[in-house]
Amino acid sequence: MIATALNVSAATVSNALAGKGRISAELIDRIRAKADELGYVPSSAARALRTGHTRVLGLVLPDISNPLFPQIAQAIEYAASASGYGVLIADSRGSVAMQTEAINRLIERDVDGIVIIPRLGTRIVDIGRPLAVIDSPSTPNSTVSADHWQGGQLVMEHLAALGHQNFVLIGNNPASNVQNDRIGGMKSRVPAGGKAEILWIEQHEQAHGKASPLRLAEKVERGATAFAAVSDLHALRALTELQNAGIAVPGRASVAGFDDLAWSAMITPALTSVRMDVATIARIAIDALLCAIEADTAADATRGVVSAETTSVPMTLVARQTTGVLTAPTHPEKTPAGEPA
Amino acid sequence: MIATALNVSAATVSNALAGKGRISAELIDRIRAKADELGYVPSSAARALRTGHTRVLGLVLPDISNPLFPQIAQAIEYAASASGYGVLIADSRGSVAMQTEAINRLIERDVDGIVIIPRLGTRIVDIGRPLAVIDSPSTPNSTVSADHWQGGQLVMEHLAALGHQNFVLIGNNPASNVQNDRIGGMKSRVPAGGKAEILWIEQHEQAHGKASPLRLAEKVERGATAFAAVSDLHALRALTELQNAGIAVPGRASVAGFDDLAWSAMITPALTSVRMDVATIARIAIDALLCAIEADTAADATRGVVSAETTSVPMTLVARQTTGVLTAPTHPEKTPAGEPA
DNA sequence: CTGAAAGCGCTTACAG
DNA sequence: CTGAAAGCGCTTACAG
Repeated sequence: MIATALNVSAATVSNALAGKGRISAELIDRIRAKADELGYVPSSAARALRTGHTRVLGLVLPDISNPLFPQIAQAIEYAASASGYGVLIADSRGSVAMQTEAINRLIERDVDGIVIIPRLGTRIVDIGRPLAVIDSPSTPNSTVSADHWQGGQLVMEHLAALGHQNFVLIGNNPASNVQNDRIGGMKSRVPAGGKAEILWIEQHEQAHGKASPLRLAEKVERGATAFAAVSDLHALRALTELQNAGIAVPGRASVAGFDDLAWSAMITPALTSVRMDVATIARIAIDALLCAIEADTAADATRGVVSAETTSVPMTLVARQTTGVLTAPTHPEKTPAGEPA
Repeated sequence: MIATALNVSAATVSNALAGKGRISAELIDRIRAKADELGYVPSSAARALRTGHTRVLGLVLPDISNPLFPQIAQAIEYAASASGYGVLIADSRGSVAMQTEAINRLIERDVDGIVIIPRLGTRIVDIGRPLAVIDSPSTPNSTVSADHWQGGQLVMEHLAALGHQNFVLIGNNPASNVQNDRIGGMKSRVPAGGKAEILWIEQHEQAHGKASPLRLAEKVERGATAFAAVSDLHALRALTELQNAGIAVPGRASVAGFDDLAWSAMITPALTSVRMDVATIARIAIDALLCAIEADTAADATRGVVSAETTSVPMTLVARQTTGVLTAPTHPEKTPAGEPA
């Protein structure tokens, strides 16, 4: 320890810097001064070895194809660093096997806990340390998530209020709990007398070939006026396909999505979307983790998944296409601040 | 050390597991067996304390608004973990001040080196450990980057081959080296007799208000037939605005971008784009870092930024709008594999 | 071929 | 109020 040599004391420095033990104010000041004069940075390795805690968390993410990744990763990193924790990332790109491997890499690095957004259909096993799962409330062992079902209700209520009756709900993969919740919520709010057809893109592409058109123009001809996708990504695909077919949006059809991605407000027309409160979700996940980590320290009891019941965080509608097809909108919609590039 | 108690030896285990020292093959086998029977994971903290290396790298990224973030972060993480290193992320969201703070957080965590994608106009100072900068070849101290200039030439050559003569080049911020390189490359290949106008979105919005239309239809009326943006993000904005104005793409105008984002191939019409080879860039950055880290270990000489000259990695054109406006295409374009959701 | 010893830089009781 | 001592779990020379 550098400060030792330069002053009088030994590991009083540790106490001084940590505010532990009773040290005279004057000495503390002198030590502090010396410390940042020398640019002293305590060795985290030594500290970790001694205390048994690295103050590093792991973040395991499914493949990047989900463009929500940056939002949530940023939120997690922010929440963690606000609590003095670092975040080690581990992309489980590819397979479920890679997810397991990613987790092992984190364990080898002695993370104090792990936040995981699991791959589809993965059941996370006991990991020997605290774990917070972010997925959907329908996923067993999920710790926290957006209330995707309620989010689905929000879009559908909004579209119904604009006078729509004939919906196409667009999803990618029926095996996804998140997507099913969103679509379930939408269906639960289809207005009386209205109809909603579900289009699963993956199935469509298996039948018609990769990246083939979704044939949405045909749906419009058969009466559909509103397209609600489980992601802005699919909403964008729908929007451009409609536009390209000469169908005016929102003139002849409305398009809505989920997640309020970076470009959703920038395109023409801007997409109506539903967004999750990533900051709150991250905060809850991190808090749950830290709480379990402390419990681990105190008694060695509380291991494994953080909490049995999922906390659901409400989602928010961002209404950007407020012109109805059949009916003029009668109530003012909430409009959020714009999103620059 | 657990294995000790269960066998006969002491810290021979260390040597056995590491393959150092000369241990009998038989003993090594027995130790290995015991080790994974007990699920033994060596303490990285203790090892770091002893060896002086954490085998963790830091990754500092500018604000998420750049949708290239996931691609590059994934590539870095992949390259690092392939070399046995972990990656601690630090989002420098917000200001330059936060970037400095992010770097400090990483230093406190004892990373062996840092990969940074610096914020606009930031000059990175000496950090006391190896540093790799990913930016543009025009940025001083940049270690590795895509050859944005050449990428610009690729799009322009492609558009010119389709018969275009009248271009609108769309950028966001003229202070960005990356954007300037891309636009510079484009301008350098405008065909003889052709003309190119530059539209800087940030300036446009300062003049006309946030998220205001880019008035591209007017440009088409005045003869523009090709819109080339420095990012697929802006290309998307242009595309939707044109389509919304009833201008057929690619019938009456072509739209091209950069970075080949996840959705670029999925929209209608798909965007022609130029992509960087993120895997190679990440590999070069990581290799440079590891090399400097080893040098650090051997002699304490080579500190600071990894290499004086920037390595430029060529970009690749992904041609998806191959129909010319004035001329039918005469040469076959390269078409890449499609990009599923 | 294998073991005993020292030490990486901290923190945490425990004496003074 | 401050210091001396032990120990976290490894690895690395160095003896046997």
